Amino acid sequence: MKFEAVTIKDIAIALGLSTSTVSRALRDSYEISPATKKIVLEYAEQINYRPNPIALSLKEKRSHSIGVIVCEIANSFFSQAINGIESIAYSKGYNVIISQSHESYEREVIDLNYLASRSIDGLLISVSAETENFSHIQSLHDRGFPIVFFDRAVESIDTHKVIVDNNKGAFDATEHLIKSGYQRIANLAGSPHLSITKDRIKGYRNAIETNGLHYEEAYTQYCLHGGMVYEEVEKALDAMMALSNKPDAIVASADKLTTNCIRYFKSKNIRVPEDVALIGFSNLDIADLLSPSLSVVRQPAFAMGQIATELLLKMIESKRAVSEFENRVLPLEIMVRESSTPLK
Amino acid sequence: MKFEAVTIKDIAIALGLSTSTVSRALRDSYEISPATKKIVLEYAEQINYRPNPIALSLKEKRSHSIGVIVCEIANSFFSQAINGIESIAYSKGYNVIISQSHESYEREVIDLNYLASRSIDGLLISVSAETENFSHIQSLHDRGFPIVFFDRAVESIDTHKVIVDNNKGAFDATEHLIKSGYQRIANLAGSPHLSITKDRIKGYRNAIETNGLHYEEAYTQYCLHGGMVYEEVEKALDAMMALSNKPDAIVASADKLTTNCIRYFKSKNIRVPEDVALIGFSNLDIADLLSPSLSVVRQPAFAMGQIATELLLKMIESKRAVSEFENRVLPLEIMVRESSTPLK
DNA sequence: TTGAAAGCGCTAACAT
DNA sequence: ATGTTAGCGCTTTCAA
Repeated sequence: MKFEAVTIKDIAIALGLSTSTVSRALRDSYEISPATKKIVLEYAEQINYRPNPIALSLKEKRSHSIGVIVCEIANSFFSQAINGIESIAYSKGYNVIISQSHESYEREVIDLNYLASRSIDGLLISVSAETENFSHIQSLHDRGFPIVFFDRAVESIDTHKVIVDNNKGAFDATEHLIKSGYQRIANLAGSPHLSITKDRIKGYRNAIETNGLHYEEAYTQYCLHGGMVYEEVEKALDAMMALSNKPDAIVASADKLTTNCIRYFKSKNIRVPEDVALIGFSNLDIADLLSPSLSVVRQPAFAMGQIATELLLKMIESKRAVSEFENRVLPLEIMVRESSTPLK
Repeated sequence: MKFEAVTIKDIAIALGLSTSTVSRALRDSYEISPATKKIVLEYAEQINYRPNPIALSLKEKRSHSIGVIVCEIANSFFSQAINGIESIAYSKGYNVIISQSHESYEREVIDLNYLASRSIDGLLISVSAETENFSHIQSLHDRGFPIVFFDRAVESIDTHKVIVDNNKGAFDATEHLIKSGYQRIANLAGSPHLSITKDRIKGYRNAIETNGLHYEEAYTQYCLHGGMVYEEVEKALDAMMALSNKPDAIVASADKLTTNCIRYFKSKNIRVPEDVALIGFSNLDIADLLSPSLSVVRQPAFAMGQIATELLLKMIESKRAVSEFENRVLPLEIMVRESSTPLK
């Protein structure tokens, strides 16, 4: 069935005016007499006239919508970031269209093509864990389409980026474990394709070495799907826990890695922190309700969404092509709880 | 800055054809010679032509987008439902635009007006906890706009609804507590404006009375914001726990109520289930990771999203106005875990 | 102060 | 087999 809305033409016919007069009256143009304006406005109100945004978009070549591609809205970090995005977009009169890649490269490409075919004015993207080839994003960017990366940025593409200091976050988390007396610290890492994974590993390794511990290759295990698939986390942890000098603490480097790590420990009856301590990157808002309560590295998700959106809208609304790009690096927050209780 | 995309006209000019020929060639019309088709297709491919969906929408009076209004995407139930919605919409070539009401009536009205001004072909909505007046939805519905309710439906509006058997879910949860030996069972309820709240209370009360226990007025406490605000949960629980015959078990009737209830117990050092047993409506996917692991009443969120979307698309694509509306009632699943361990 | 007409990108009825 | 044209709803130049 089709929903037939009222158009300017309907008003024009009903009032015996031309469409241009109605249009101008509705936009309160100086050319229209107060009397006519009044008639038009009142009639429009009465029949509940709403301008057709699609017609406007076609005319203005602007949809006043921005697209967002994330892996999963069910991930706390992303839902919080989306709230930040929404808050800014909304206040500036922009609509937000959300797509999920579910960590699939193929899906990301499809989403991107769909969104970019001009139903959006700009794009906020956090790339999928699976994505290795960025030409779909690059080509859009090359054609001048406004894109801002947040959280998971692509190093090789030069545009605005809003990220966190992953290196420092991982360093601090690792050092916190060391200072708490743990010696054999492992790193449950995300997809090796992501720059955030690389940065987190760098920080982790740096903390190990700076504090005079031995860096152990086998203590770092990757999960290609960023923890989305339990089996890959299980495999990674099985490998670590099978080591003769098995870890006494773990840094889990992403939201889903952290929760699936807890799931693993629970299923294997491994006690936290007695058998293995844990600190994980997580924006879960019930991290404090777990037992033991979970020590986390928390991202300023809401703020990241806001800043990314501000940058994007600035780009969209700028008259000429933007060539100076910002690289905003926000601090991470470490919240120490029971899961990384210091050894006596 | 403006992103200038390639149009059919560009192709027509470049190839010395008319726009209609190009249009037809692109849509593989029988009227166009294979040779011309080949030339057009290849050129389009080469310059990466994408049809402008906005122009299409204007022409067809259809945007191939559906709107979704939920209170919070950060709520597990809703993010799972959205995944279901997306899966169907996506496969049928529809785009999904998500708006959040954040449980605010005002915001819901704004979202609705925005979406309905014809940038969407239909709407899936789960009303906000605050909403008491439904005329904004009613008037759209009256004008023939396709709307499907899911989860939180409005009784007075006659359209497709996809809900769960809240009455039975609450009955089963309450009876489970009774059969486990608990005697003083309280109900932490959501917004009194929502029909789901009423149904859950009915089921709860019915279980109490059917099993020969005394129904106690003070054992039911409402939270207007559905648990979104911790303070209201705190106040409700304070009231219950201050009773001389304070409850020995609680049924928490919504996702956020459940988690905030746990937060309350934790802060007051109330042990679960020793001091008070707990079973809550929740779609949290880490309910099993809490300690004690959480007994839940779980909604088939993904399926609800799918079914609601199927109904909506059917309505959108039907030739004539739909007048027979379905009321799909899905079963709830009870998952018993440690938080409602039977009394010895 | 108001109206007529063109144009945004696309499709489709109507010519050739 | 291909081209011309009108029209989707709206804004805006140009004319009156």
